[in-house]
Amino acid sequence: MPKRVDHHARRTLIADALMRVAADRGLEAVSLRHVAAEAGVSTGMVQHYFRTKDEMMTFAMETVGERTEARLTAAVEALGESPAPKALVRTLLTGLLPLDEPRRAEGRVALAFLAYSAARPRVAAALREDAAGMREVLAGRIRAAQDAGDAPEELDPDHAATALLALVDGLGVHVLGEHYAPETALAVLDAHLDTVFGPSPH
Amino acid sequence: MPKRVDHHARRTLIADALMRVAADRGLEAVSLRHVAAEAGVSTGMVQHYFRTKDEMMTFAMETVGERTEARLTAAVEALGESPAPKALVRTLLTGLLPLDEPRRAEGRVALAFLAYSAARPRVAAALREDAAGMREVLAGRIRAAQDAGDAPEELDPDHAATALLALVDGLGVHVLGEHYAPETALAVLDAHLDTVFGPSPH
DNA sequence: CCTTTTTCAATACGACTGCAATGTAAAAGC
DNA sequence: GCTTTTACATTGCAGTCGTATTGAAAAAGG
Repeated sequence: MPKRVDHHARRTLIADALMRVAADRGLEAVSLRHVAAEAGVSTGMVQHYFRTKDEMMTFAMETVGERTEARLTAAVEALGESPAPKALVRTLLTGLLPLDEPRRAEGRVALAFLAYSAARPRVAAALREDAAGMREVLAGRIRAAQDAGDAPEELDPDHAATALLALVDGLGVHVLGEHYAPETALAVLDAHLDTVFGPSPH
Repeated sequence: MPKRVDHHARRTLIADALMRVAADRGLEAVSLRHVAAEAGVSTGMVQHYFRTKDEMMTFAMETVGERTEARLTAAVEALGESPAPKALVRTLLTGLLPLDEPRRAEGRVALAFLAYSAARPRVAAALREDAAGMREVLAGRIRAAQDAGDAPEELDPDHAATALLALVDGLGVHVLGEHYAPETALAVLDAHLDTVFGPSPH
């Protein structure tokens, strides 16, 4: 058994357990022992694949990021080629919202990591890059819509992209806190999208 | 010395130390001993004023909430009586943004508490109420602006209020993560306010 | 004055933490 | 077949955690 093991698979197995613990008991309940127990393995094995707890946490966070990205690209590809800017933007943004239960869990983990990253510059840098990339894409689509005459010219694309991302992040946090239903968040987002791209033909 | 002590003063003294620890070492660094050391008192004294750690955390969170509220009402009163809806809304929202260093610290604490509350229903309920109150005020001002003909009639005041609060929360999180400068957040907020209340006469 | 109450300080306790060290079994390489 | 490497499991350690306990000093109430 020893030699032939898929390292990445083991690491994601552990990361998944970590996320389950974090999602329903909070990030401060994440310890080597709890994660190991949740994964059904020994703490020794966890130590074998992650030399430190911080390494484990970082990997888990990266996993969340990669999955989100994969989900987004899949949703975008499902739109077919050269979709309308508004449809693409809406797909990207709704993909960030915690609309169903598994995504709520992921959202809680992401929120915990967000707070965790406040005192960890290296972790924060990764989040910053992801967000910057997303803003660039959004701004690009807004520019495209402007060129096509589908968005008001006086709109600053960078500002509008920043607003969109901040809006969904804020909506996501509020939905996680159960301030209102996911449907409300969707409605609010759609209303805002209409102000950027013009009203939809229903 | 013993009998005559201002309990509330002692508790806020400790809560302030807690916030300092949380702001620059993260919430998981908040322990009775660390907080006591930061406050320059013994852990016994902390225990005297808070029977449990959770009680201490809850008090600190309430303190952040009360201070924010006090700051907001003071800023609103500085506007004089019957200010324009847009001015009032802008004052309220910019008051929630972490624009200077002390507010950044408070923001980091609030963010940590937000994640903390995800696994604590009671704490989450308090946040929910605060946010609901804020949304009501915002929606009310938007309605007033509509009645005065200063905001588009087709706007749903509740949705618009929800969007505004989500936007500032999102912007605040991004500013805390140093995704962009506070000035950018302000500019984005102002641009959005213009779409709700119409452009300002500079 | 003397008792009682409040305010704190010091310490001890058991549980838990991250991590290192050690041991063991099994497969790969020669 | 023998050595080496990989993959774990177990255990131990030093430290931190929240909290309970104990005790002392000091002021208020009688």
